[in-house]
Amino acid sequence: MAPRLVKNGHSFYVPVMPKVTEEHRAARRAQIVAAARRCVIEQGFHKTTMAEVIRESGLSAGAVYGYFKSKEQIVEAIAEEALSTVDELFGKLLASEEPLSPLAALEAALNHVVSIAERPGGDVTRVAIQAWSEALRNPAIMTIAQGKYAQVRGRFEDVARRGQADGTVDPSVDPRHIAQALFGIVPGFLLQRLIMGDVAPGTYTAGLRALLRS
Amino acid sequence: MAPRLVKNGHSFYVPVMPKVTEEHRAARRAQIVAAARRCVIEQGFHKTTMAEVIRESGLSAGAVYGYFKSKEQIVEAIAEEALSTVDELFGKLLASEEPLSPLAALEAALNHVVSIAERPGGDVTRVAIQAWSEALRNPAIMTIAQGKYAQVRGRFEDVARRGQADGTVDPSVDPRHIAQALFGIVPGFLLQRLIMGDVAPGTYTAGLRALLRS
DNA sequence: CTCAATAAAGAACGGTCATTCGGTTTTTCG
DNA sequence: CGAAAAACCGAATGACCGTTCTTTATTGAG
Repeated sequence: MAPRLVKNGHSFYVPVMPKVTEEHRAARRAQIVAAARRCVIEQGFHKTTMAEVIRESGLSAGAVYGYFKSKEQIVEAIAEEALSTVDELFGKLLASEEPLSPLAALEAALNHVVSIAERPGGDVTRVAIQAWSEALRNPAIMTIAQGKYAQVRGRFEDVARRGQADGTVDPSVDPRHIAQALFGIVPGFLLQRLIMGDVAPGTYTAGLRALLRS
Repeated sequence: MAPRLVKNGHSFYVPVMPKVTEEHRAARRAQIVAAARRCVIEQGFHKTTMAEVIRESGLSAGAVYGYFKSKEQIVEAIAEEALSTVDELFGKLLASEEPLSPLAALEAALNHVVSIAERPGGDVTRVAIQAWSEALRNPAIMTIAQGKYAQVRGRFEDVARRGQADGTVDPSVDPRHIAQALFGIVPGFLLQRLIMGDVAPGTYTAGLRALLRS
């Protein structure tokens, strides 16, 4: 519902804004996204039909299409949401504990994955996996994924640099490569959690630590 | 085309086998799978239409449906193929080099990922990511994924046990957890390779090794 | 070579689904 | 309160797509 140009009493064309409050529109939008998220978690992006999203949202087709131009836009909104959740952690994490070892940051990240997976509103990590898949053929989602994950890797890079300054991490290795390795552990954990269902942050990092001695 | 029971000249019902050789049928099947794989790599499971697979295979609708009962069966065949490729490596790897450290096995696995990604016939790792996504809502693919990945993890577990026997790996840690951690590094590498496009096995494992000192 | 049965072909069908659009309700503002 | 515009509704639409089915070609046996 883009503002349209209409003639006012002074014979000027002015933009006409929505009649409802911006909060109302935001709430409706969130309502649609939440409904769509539930559908996507159960059925995936492609098997989810607009009819289901519409029913689940409690709105009508016309209303939903007043907020999103197409199904693809809803999918993008959900994908972005899912791809953003990993980074949430770092705001709190990096601010608080001053001496933060890379492995401690990683364990915090894995714990964060579990906590967002168990959040009410549905396991968003399921959406993340679908977003990876979708990114391969949807340039918009690919761009979102690249941006979000570059950001997370930047966070890990900071942690690596800090470790090198502390002397706890080999300073001769490019911190970007350390960040790649650190970040890359998260998808493997997340995937095994959903497919195999037998991993836990504590034992996972323990297994990792045992390796470092080889 | 299952063999049917027909009455022969001796009044017995016997199975009637296809008129063409079994090799011919296998070749045709492979032809269809290869065509479908190309389509799926470009467009994904869901955006790939049977019309495209049919055109790409050079066959007709009737012919294709003589080899696969449905699109879903083709998808399953491709997913299984993609989920199997990671394990290919271990047959050669575990047989040859006797002293095999876990990190060496991992680096070999990452190199293997790159080599299968560059194989002619298309980057199968793209299909693997889609298979993960699909497994979340398709029980058949979920079962395949669980089986294949349990197998790969079993291989890594053997390697971990060997390392513990050698004294190069902490023997107090459950080798299953070490296997989880080792295996879990592969998806993260594969994902970053496709999404970020800036990882390489050598520097990746170097980044990992730098961590182990913290 | 002839016959019978399989294999392949491809046009047609039926169902599904995203989206639209004309009508109705609700909201805001003078 | 009354008018005008936005917000909402939901049945209708038209494109797309997996699958089938009838017809034709090919194969191998006798």
